[in-house]
Amino acid sequence: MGRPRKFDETRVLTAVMNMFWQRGYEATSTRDLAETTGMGLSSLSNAFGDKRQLYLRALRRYYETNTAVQTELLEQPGPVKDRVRNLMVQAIDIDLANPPSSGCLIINASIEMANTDPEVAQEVRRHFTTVERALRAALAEGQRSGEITRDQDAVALTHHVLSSYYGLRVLARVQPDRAALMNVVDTMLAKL
Amino acid sequence: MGRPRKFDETRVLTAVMNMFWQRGYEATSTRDLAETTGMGLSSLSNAFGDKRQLYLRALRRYYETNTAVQTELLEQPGPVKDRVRNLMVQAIDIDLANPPSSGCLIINASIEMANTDPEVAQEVRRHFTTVERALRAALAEGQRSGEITRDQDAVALTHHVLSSYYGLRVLARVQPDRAALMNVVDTMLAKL
DNA sequence: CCAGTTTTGGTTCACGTGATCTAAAAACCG
DNA sequence: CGGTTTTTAGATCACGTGAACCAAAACTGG
Repeated sequence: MGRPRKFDETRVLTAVMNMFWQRGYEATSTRDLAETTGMGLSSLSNAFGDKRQLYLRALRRYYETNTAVQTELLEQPGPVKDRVRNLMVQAIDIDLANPPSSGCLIINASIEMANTDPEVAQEVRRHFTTVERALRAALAEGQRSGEITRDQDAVALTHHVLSSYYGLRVLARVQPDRAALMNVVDTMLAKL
Repeated sequence: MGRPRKFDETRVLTAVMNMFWQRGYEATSTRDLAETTGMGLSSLSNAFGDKRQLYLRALRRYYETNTAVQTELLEQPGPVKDRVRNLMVQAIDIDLANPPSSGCLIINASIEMANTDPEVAQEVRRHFTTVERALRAALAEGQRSGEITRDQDAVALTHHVLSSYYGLRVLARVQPDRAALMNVVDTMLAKL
C-alpha cells in the first residue's frame, strides 16, 4: 500500500553481517553499512532500526546461516568422529582462507560487546548453546554406540571438545599452518 | 634540562593497557585515556605519540607483565603437569573474576586489529611465540623425564595444549562454571 | 637575569559519527 | 484526481574524535 521496497532483506542482512564480521561493531560506521548495502542511510534506519539493532540482526543472520551449518555437520549420519572432524575442518578452511578471515563472528562479538550489551550477550549465548547441544547429542550417540570413550559423561566431554574447537579458532590466527592444525584435530579425536 | 615529568610511566602505561583491554581500541577515545591516566591530551600525546602508538605500548606492557607471568608459571621447578595446570588455573581465575573480565588482551587484539595493522600483528605474534616456546620447553622436559607421553613430538603436543588453553579462555565467557572448566583442564592433563 | 628546552594545561580544528529531518517517489484506494 | 502510506534519496544536526596548536610552567646553563 506504500511504496514497495527496492532491497532484498536477506541480501542486505548478509552484507551487513559480513561487514560487522570483518570490521567489528565500533569500527564500522553507518555510512560504511549504507555503502556496502547500496541503501541510503535513512532507508537502512527505517527498515532495520539503529546501528545496534542492525548488529543484532547480523548476529541472528549468522545464527541462521553459519550456526545452522555447524549444527548440521554434527547431525549428519555417519561416524560421530567424522562429524566432529568435519566441524573442525570447516573452521580451519574458513580460518585459513585468503584473504585472511575474521574468525567467528560470535567469538568476536563475545569479546567486543557481550560484556556491555545484554542483548548481544543473549544472541552469543544462543549460538553457543545450540552448537553445544548438537555436539553433546552427537557425542552421547557415539558413547552409546561404543565409538567414543565413556570415561566422562557427555556434558563434560562436550566442554572438552568445545575447548579444543574454540582454541583451534584462536590458534589458527597465529599458527596458520594447516598440517599443525589438522594434527591438533586428529590428536584430540584419537583420544576420544 | 626541560620541565620534569609529573607522571610515572609505568603507572600510566598500566592504566592505558587496562582501559584498552576492557574497551578495545576503537571504543576507547583519547579523552578516555587522558581521564584514566589523569594526564592532559597533549601531555599523553607528547610523551607516547598518537593513539595507535599508545596501543602498541599497551601491548608491550602486557608482554612485560602478563606474558611474563604466564611463562614464569611454565618455567617453575616441579612436575610439568602442575605447571601447565597452574597456567590454566590462572586463566580461569582471571576469566571468572568479578566484575566480568575481558579475557586476554592479546587474543582481543588479534581479533580486533591484527588483520589490519602489521605492527599489532607483530606484538601479538611475539606474545604467542613466547608462551609457545615456554610451553614447548616444559613439555619436552616432561617427555624426557617420562612424566608426559611421547606419542607426538613436543611441537605438535604444544599446539594441542595451546588449543585447549585458548579454547578455555573463549569457553569461560559462555560457560562460567568453574567446575566444568577445571574438568576440561584435568581431562586434558590426564591424557598427556 | 635571559635563552633554551621539555612538559603541562587548555583550547581549537577539521572531520567523522549516529541519527534526525524533509521532500519526493512509488504504490494503493476511492 | 486527491489522499494516504511507505520507502527512497539527500541533506543536516549535534556531538564526538584524533590530533594540532598555543601559552605558561618548570627546569638547566651561561
